[in-house]
Amino acid sequence: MVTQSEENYLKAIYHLVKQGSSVVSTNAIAKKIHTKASSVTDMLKKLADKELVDYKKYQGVCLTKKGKIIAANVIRKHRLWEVFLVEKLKFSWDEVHDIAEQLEHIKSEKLINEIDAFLEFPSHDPHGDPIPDRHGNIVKNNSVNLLEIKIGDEGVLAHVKDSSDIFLKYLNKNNLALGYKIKVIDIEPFDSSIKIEVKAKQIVISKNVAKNLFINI
Amino acid sequence: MVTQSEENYLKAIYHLVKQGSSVVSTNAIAKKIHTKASSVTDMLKKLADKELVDYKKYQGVCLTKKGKIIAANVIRKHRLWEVFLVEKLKFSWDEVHDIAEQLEHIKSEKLINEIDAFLEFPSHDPHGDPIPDRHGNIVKNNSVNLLEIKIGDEGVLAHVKDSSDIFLKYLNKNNLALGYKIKVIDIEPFDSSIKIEVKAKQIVISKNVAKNLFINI
DNA sequence: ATAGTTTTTTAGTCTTCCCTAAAAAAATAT
DNA sequence: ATATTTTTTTAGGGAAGACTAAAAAACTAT
Ligand SMILES: [Mn+2]
Ligand SMILES: [Mn+2]
Ligand SMILES: [Mn+2]
Ligand SMILES: [Mn+2]
Repeated sequence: MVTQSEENYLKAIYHLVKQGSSVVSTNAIAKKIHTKASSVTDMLKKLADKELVDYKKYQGVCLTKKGKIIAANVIRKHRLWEVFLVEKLKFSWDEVHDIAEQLEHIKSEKLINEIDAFLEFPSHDPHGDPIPDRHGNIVKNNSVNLLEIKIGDEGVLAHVKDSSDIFLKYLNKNNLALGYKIKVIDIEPFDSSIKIEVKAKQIVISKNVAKNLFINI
Repeated sequence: MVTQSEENYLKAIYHLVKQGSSVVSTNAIAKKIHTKASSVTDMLKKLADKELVDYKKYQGVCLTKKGKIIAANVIRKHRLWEVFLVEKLKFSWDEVHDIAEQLEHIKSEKLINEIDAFLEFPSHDPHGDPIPDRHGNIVKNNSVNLLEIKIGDEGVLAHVKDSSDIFLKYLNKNNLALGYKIKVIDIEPFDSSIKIEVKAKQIVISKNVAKNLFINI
């Protein structure tokens, strides 16, 4: 049996590996799940005993095949529940993350597969993140970050990296939603802020915002 | 904050009070949630500190107003999730209890109220148990037990007391489902077994089965 | 009323998951 | 290369929630 806490650690490691190096540091995990490095070390030993992570003292950690499957399954549940909340219960995309953090730990294969079918097998969650299939396979997003494109380029907003309600509320306020066409009008060299056009209106977004937006060209 | 374990104790006390005396014994709780009496005593002290139960040593325990509201809310969630699983995800009534045991602990007022609306405010769960409203109010079932009626009486199966999958599978096998009309054909004085007619077929059910079936006359 | 039985509580432990403080190892700077 | 800083691990401990065994209280039966 994998506990809720273990699932959270596996998920954190999965996400950290995905967006960085092949091995994850104790401190990075501690920061990610708001705990202390010593707690992380404790847990890594336990996960290593269960052969869910490869861990050698001072060397960082990564998931085993078994650990990766469990993590992907938790992420699958998280994202499917988010779709359910938005599509069926009329939640807004900035309200779903915390509830999904709870629902992702419900244990029932049948339940999550029925939810999947009920939602007609969605490919992405409300934030544009791909949903792993029941074997843990996940499609790669080939959307590009707004910081990496040049003036005149345009595309459709496909993915937001930060799913915090504060960031999503900012997007709501500025009329930015998945599926909207975005055109880069100007890039300010001084602070990398970007002027974009969305729905016939022009707005300026900071580098910090742009870094979290991804479009399909 | 009320923990998952505390919620389970409150729910157990709620159910035991409902079907018996005004005060519940340590042993009864222990049996109900498959734990030991000493664990129950520990927990009762904690719940008393939080003013969720009235507890005096050796005197049994009952819920305070606060405790009753929390318990009713957990039961509300349990039953609404059961309806969701059966009505929306095509689960059978014998598959939902264990999953609802997990889902009943998800914390989000909005979530459960949206589920309620999504299901169009059901009054009863798949086993005929009434669903408390958001304030903890619950309608009384006025269905009568099959053991309490006489030959020739008839009514509609409205409620099953035992929700275990083994009992529900027995009912499936014998073509007994909520809403079906039942007529008492004969009562055997020796063992209180009852011959009933359902859907134009006659079957004999034991006293043990009859004790768990309730009909609206 | 007293002895025996059952129920309940207490005392002491265990596991999980978290923490702080100190020690050890690794990385960085001079 | 050595000193300093940062990261990681170890040591020790706390709260929650379970357990066993023993003591205490409450019932039951004669
Ligand atoms: Mn999320
Ligand atoms: Mn998401
Ligand atoms: Mn149930
Ligand atoms: Mn039920």
